[in-house]
Amino acid sequence: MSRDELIPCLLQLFREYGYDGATLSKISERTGLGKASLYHHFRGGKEEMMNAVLDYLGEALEKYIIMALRSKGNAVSRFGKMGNALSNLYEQGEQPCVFAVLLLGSARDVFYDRVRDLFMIWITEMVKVLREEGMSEIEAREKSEDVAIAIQGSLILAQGLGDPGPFQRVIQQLPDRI
Amino acid sequence: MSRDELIPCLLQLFREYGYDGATLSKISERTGLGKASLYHHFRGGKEEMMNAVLDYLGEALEKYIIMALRSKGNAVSRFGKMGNALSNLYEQGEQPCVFAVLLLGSARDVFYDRVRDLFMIWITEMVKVLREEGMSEIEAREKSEDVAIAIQGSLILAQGLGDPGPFQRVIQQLPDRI
DNA sequence: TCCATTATACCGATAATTCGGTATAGTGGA
DNA sequence: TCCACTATACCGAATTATCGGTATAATGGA
Repeated sequence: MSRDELIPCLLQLFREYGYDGATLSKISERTGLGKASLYHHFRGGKEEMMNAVLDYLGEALEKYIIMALRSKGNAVSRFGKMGNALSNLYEQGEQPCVFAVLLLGSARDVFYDRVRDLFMIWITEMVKVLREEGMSEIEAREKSEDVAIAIQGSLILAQGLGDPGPFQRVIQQLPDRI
Repeated sequence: MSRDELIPCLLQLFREYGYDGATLSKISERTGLGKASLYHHFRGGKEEMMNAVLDYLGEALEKYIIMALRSKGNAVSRFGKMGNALSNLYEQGEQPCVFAVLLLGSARDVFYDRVRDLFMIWITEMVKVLREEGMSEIEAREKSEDVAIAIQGSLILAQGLGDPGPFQRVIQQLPDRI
């Protein structure tokens, strides 16, 4: 099992248990690798594992979310495509967001800069699209933040109610929001 | 120091570090009580501490949020009052939500039922208000969920950007939302 | 033969929890 | 009034389990 193959598995574990809760024992059990094998792939231990997951998510952000926002078409169409991409990444609302997991755990300080960067990249890219549509800087920023808020909030509510419905509805209504 | 005086301190610790991250050592240090003394007040250990915090938050929900939603006036005014109450509870967006903290940590399963109940009580109460205003069941439910989503999402974004602005804006615009 | 990979066994640190006991402030009967 | 007794609050130290992490050796393909 290569490092690259391990990362989706790590992502899943961090989503399920959080950073503290995803112990090396659980990781070892789930991946089928002994601790030494895990340290062979991630010399920096758990912190490097999470950083690898964040690399992976940063690439996914570029490849799917930013790509959708830069596709041709008007803002409504682009945001629609972004919605599809988000729906895939969060498995139709069944999965929580690792960024939120990190922000609400004890390791916040360790990963805070990276998480903030990823949030800002995402929002900045949405602002660009809305600016192109002739929207004012302030309005574009506000609308973009509202989209981020709706995504994050609906993922929390989906977890809290044990029902991905709220997330799916937010995704569906995403074009109306702008 | 009585049990009741300890609870706000515990709430703060769980908000800062999450359930796993709020270790007995940290709790002992912050409260100034030895670990054994903490077990004197909370025989069930950390789990009982969190349950006491959830009791406390359940009472706050009744006393401030539900109270505001049942005050006299129209829906807009009631939601405005709820916004003020929420703003107080989350300290103008500086504090994260313990429910979200629990949902995104390893202790989710232990507290899931209680958290879900609290979410549902809150949303149900909002639905009631909007129904009284003549809104259809479906629309009232959707609007209420949207409010919950906006609150939760803005708290996440506030943490992620290191700026309570998004939360404050959501609170301000809460009346427009209905 | 070499080297990437994996497994076994282990380590120090720290987690949650419990033990045995102290200090203080009532309480109720002689 | 006195004093044996009880309840409450607290603590230092020990206990047990598990944490993240490592040292060393076996494996197995190029």
